[in-house]
Amino acid sequence: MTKSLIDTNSAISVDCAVFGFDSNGLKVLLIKRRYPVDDLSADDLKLPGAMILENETLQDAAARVLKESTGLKNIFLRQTTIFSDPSRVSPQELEWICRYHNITTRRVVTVGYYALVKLTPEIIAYTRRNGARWVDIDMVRRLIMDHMDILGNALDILQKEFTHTPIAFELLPRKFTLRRLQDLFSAVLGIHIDSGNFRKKILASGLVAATGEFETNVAHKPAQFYTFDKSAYKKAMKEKFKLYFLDNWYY
Amino acid sequence: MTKSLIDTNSAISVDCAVFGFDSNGLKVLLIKRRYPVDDLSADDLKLPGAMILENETLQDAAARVLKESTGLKNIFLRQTTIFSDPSRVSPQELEWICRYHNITTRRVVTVGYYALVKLTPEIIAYTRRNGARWVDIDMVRRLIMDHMDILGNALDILQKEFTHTPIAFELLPRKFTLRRLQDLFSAVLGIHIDSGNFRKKILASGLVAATGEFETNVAHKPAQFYTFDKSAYKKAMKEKFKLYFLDNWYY
DNA sequence: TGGATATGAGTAAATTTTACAATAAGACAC
DNA sequence: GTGTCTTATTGTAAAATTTACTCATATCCA
Repeated sequence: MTKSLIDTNSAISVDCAVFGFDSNGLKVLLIKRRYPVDDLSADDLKLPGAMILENETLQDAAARVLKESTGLKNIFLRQTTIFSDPSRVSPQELEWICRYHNITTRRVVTVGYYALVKLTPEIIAYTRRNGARWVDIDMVRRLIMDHMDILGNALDILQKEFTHTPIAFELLPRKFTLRRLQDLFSAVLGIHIDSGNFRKKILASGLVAATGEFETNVAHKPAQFYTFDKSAYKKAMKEKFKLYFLDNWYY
Repeated sequence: MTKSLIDTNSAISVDCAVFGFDSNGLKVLLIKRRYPVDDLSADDLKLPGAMILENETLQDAAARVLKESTGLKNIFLRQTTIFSDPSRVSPQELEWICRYHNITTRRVVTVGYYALVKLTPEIIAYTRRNGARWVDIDMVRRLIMDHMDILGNALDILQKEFTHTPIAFELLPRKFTLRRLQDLFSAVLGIHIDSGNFRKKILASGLVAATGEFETNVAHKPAQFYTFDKSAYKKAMKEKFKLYFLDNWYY
């Protein structure tokens, strides 16, 4: 029987890659490290995160982080991967963590989450007041500890999910143009998309409904606004089961 | 700043859903609970698992579990989901865990893994000596704690991955007939597959190579053996990027 | 030798994808 | 108002893929 090498003094944290989409592309929410010690600068950027509390699930903890950093409840939130490398937190960082949180722990294992937020002026104002920043996904240079890995992993998973489930709509306002949806896919997947064919595919899916409303004050033919038809999606989920083996082996 | 409600006395465990495939279909490896206490029967079935050690990553811990339960190294192993509900372990179960492992902990958070094993007579013999059993996936009735959830989640993820990545081959011997591969897809996805079309698709993918060897002693036209061409897969990965939006929204 | 059974090749129709062309509708400059 | 610019939206023909079958083949077994 294994003796006391078993680790019973781990703290578990959650770190959230919060994504938003605006006219400039895909953004991620970053905050600054607070309560610096020694060489660790207060300007270092990180993903929003928290330690889990004694009577909390990870999902709860992640939701709490989201509430604090964006002011929003009921955000789309999914677990990604656990980062458990014993050396992911340097002794110095561990000291900072223990001091900051007023705890004693030998190790911090973190669970990655990603969240999708509909960017609105209110959210942007809220996050700004909080000292958080929406950073263009291509512009993220350095994050503390292994947060760059956590973000990269979240992005990989986001891409994969984007093609399998209708999560794109979580990043758009309730009413959106098909061009906007196309740009979103294009930004997230990093590919060019033919708008005629995209439109056909999306409309054929029956998952979006025309509103009859149109853009105004645009220097071109105004596009119609559409909404995501959640009930149609649920219905389709039940009925269809499409086999798609090798199509996607090359991912 | 949050006070000491932060949980620094969690133990972290891994639980592995180990899948195998034989002529009767998809199997999962189950073991019996050892060192029972009170009402907790030694006959209760569970997934193989372990507590993580102080200097171990989760992946290491899962690999260790696999080594112990199957004797194999270098098994295909993937993280699934973390189960962190504070009440996932009843007080009684917690007592059992603490006593069994000789530790003190307030809570056990577990990380699910799934593993894919090529079933061979040696493996079967090894696991049998270990008191483990390969149970038909449809025949699993009850497992301890939330192991049923962990298994179900692993199975969901297995199905999804099966259609996106060539993990099927991890469950087959090096040389296999296309019929065997078809039966595997059929078993895992729970669908009927047309063999003519399946063959065409698989061969067109270029991911399997004919060996020139054939079955013997079968009461029908002998089928050829094929092998998985890993290099072709890697090559295809680099070159191709197939966009497949809505095909798979209905999953 | 004939029957049973699964392999493996093939095929035609239906469907989907792809790569474009063409038209439409507003804003804006003049 | 007229012409231009820009994107929306519709359409279409060729190419590729999927689907539902048919048929000849190779082995074992009675």
